[in-house]
Amino acid sequence: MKPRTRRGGGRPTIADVARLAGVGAITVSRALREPERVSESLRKQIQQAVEELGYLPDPNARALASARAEVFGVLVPSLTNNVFAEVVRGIYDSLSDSPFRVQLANTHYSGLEEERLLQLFLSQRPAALIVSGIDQTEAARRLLDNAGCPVVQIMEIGPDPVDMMIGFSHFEGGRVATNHMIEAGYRRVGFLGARMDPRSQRRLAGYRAAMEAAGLFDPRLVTTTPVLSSVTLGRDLFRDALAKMPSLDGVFCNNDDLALGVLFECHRASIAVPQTIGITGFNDLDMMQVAFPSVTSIRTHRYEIGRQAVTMALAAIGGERPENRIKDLGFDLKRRESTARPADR
Amino acid sequence: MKPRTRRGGGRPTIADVARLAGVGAITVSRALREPERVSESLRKQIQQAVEELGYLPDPNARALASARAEVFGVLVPSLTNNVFAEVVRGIYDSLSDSPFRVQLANTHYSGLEEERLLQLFLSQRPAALIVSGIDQTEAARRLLDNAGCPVVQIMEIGPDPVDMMIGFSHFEGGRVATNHMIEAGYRRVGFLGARMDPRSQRRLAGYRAAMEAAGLFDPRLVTTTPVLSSVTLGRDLFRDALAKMPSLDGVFCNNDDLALGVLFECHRASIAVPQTIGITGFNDLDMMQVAFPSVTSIRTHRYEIGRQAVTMALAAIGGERPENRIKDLGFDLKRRESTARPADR
DNA sequence: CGGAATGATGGTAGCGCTACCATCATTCCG
DNA sequence: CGGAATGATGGTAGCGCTACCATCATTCCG
Repeated sequence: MKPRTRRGGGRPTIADVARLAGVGAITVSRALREPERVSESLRKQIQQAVEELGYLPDPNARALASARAEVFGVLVPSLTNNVFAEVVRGIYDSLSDSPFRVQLANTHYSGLEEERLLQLFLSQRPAALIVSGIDQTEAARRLLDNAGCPVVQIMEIGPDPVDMMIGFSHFEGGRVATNHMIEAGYRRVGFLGARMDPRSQRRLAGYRAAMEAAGLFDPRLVTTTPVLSSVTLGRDLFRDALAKMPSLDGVFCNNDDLALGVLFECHRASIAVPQTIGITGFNDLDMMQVAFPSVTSIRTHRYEIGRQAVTMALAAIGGERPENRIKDLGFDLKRRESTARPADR
Repeated sequence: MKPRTRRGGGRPTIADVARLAGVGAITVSRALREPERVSESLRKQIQQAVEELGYLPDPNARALASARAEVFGVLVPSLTNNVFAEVVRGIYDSLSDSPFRVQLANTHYSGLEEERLLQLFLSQRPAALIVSGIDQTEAARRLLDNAGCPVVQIMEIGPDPVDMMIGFSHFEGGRVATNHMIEAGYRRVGFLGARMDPRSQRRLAGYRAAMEAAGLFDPRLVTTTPVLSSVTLGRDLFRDALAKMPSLDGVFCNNDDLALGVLFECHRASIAVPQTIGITGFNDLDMMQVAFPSVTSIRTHRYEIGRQAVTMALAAIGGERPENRIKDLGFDLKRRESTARPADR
């Protein structure tokens, strides 16, 4: 931690490069940002000077002068959640070779926090914003509408996008998962849900639609909690559900953590899976296919959502508006042992 | 996406606030950064003007003028890894009420990538840097030595810190875990390791030290791969290890993902845990205590490492040098069913 | 009670870039 | 072949802040 002489601290600036290359500062600036607009000979001289001095542009000065920071603002509701970790990884991977940096923040599933962070992000004038979900508060929505940059809403799709959207239907996911269990022969299929954010609510709605269509819905089959999801919680919710309704013969879990908790509890209590209880999860984490028995789940394309959100934003920054502003990446039902009920019954 | 009129785009600036409050711009600047140096009456006027205009300081202009960005640069080797996700969460949580932003990047376990990102970060003049591990390349080490800001190396401890350090000894973790298995009565204890980054190597070294001390070491007990860790991989490594050495009676897994893969494979192959095979993991993810049987693991304090790294950096920014620059947060051995071998044997 | 110390406030210049406009050379084409 | 279009380069000003220094009022104390 050596003290810096007043301001700057001796790092080379664009003026140093210009001097060494024998050109104007603005030409250096151009050579770095729009090389095709500078003659090849000057470009080479400049490149050499840059390397000789180890020059790196100051992103802060750049942002101030151009009224636009080379930053992607990314808002996610959680950082521990595996699902968002993968979305974020997709975003980082897609941006690592670009000049853009990522500004990530955690809303902790709070709309107010989202507003505050949005304000903060906008004070930097980001190049693009990526936000999670479609249930922004009115104030947040207004901020996004006037963001002055491309905005991508991720993880879900719905009507009326701020700008662009990429995700899938959680309602359909819940419906398909539940239908699968009904078709597999389960009748008293419970729903286990933690946290119950808007996406969880939609999965529950899908579950309910499927159960009602089959004439099987019973509100006592639904067990939810606002508590954050965990494997431990899956065990606890399952115990509650069984206590409430001993005739339960299957559970559709809001996510794989819960499903895993149920699976472990079944082992511990010697409940046969899939014979006595069927289990379906959501998200299809890596471990679901290795579990014993392997666990049926809805595979979602998290990493791909992150990647494509960046691609869409990058295109929009480049001035290309996609013909379709809403992209449905869908999901896949992975049928596994945990719902393979013997045909006889 | 409305086009912005040239520069600025109409957002209120510090000059607008100053005008409205009837003070000089510099006084506004001070009222925001060092309120105690401004009289109460002016402070109130300024506060009111700020609110009326919805003024937010431009972080880029701030960084440029003060030659110091309010940014914490954070380098982690992985974003999917649960362990780093929690460290990162600790960092974000500790910083969310401060003026500091987080600049996070993923080195993908590459030293060269770390150098490149460090260069990039330093061009922003961050307020502090948090880097993972103690095995920086020479060039990276040089960059850190001259960073001109507090530097915290996290996750590990060792001699010769760049500046500050917080973590624990992976060697000791490996040794303690292995000793526990030996004491529990296991003799042919295998080591399963994925990725084998420096921290994994040290856990392996700890394992080896314990086995050698007990006269039990055999190189054929060690099964490692450079492949990224996953539950699936745990299963595969375990199968390999068993094929190589059918007399195996326990495994110490480099991390909990692998341990879980082993557990599931034991279920599938009807291998009794802990009777026939004992299992110990590393990190103690939430699910280890819920698993059936519950899995012995080394609990590490990831979230706390993230939090305290920030606390240390913040103190250093404030000019307080800790008397102890190296902080060992230790770890806890969690004994569970997976290594509770019946006493008789 | 008068000079020195202290505290509050403000003006000026500058941080390192890029937007905007100007200039000059070269190419184009009727 | 001459004026217009095009392309390459550069100068100037300004982005929105804060470091540095100056000024003035107030307090302190022998």
